[in-house]
Amino acid sequence: MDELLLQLALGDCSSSFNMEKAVCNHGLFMMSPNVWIPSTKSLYRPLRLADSSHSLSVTVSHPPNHPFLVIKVHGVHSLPSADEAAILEQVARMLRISSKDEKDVREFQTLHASAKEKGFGRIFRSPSFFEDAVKSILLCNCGWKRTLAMAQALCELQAQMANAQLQPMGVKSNSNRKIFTKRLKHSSNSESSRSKFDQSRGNFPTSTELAYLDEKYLNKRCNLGYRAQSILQLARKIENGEIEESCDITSHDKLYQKLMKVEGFGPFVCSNIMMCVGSYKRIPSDSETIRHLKEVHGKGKCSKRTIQKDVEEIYSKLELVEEYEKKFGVLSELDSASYHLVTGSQQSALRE
DNA sequence: ATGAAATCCGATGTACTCAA
DNA sequence: TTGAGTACATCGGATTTCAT
Repeated sequence: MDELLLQLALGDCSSSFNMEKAVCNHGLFMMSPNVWIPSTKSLYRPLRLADSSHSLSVTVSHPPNHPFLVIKVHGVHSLPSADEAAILEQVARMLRISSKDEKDVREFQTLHASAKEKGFGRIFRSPSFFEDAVKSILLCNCGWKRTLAMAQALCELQAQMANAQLQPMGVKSNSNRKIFTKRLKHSSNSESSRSKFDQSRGNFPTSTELAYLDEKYLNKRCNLGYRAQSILQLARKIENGEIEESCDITSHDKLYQKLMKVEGFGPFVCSNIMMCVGSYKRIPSDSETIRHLKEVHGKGKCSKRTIQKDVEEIYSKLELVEEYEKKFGVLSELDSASYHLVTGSQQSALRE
């Protein structure tokens, strides 16, 4: 089997970087197509090439005491430099390897000494803004099990699109969308056009891939409910340039406002996305956060309103991970089959 | 104008009935 | 006892409605 090894220099981050802490601190690492391999402390998933339509699977790991990450690219023995750059860029985004990220982590840990002790602060994210945004919606109005199922369904859908090699170019009108969707439906069992890229596992879909789909089909196929509409709205807004990720801090408020305008995007989802982008101004607090404060801190009165202004909340985020680990063992060593159990409130978890 | 409370959504879970 | 079938409750952000 062909393999290509790449290196990503840690630079400023080399002293503080811890692979396990950088990945297993957020539910995102359990969601498809991410696969965490506890035994080797490495992360496996497909990443996009420079053309962003093809993907290759990679395994990212950190050899102890080395100032760089090793990225094993599967299925090829060499790549054009543009593709190598694209892969490195995505890995850097996921694990927050940049001077700016390192600065953020240090600032945060100065504020909270306990975070520094625990090595908490480098919050895991996706290789793309779109994936972060969609996964944030998947967290809403449903249990954790369903969140995982929806993410997986989206990846399986992407695999099918990639294997069928359907070209979505120039199908922006409604009627063409239907035709495209129809072709996709009929492609389900065709093994015909397998390219040199192994697309069988499926990557997370891009905004381009989703924008051309019929809403009803997307909903039915991935069991998304009302989220299908929200996701498509977002995908189309990104496609026509209305919304774009910006690293510029001054435009963060604007991005937040734009996200709030998408139907189905409320404060929780948008704050969550902003945190991924690198703006920690607003703290996403969900029912799990509230439950945590109630149970662990005995704050019976705690509700949606009292929680938002409390700076203490930041602490509770840290503690939430610790509490889970008390219940389920160290998250990074958890078997992927048990991911759906990880929540404090669900009955299925308590029965164990 | 503020913010509390009711309602929405669809999958999932629970309690109960009835037939074989 | 087992299974199918039904009705109803639950979940939890988002959104709308309503009261102050």
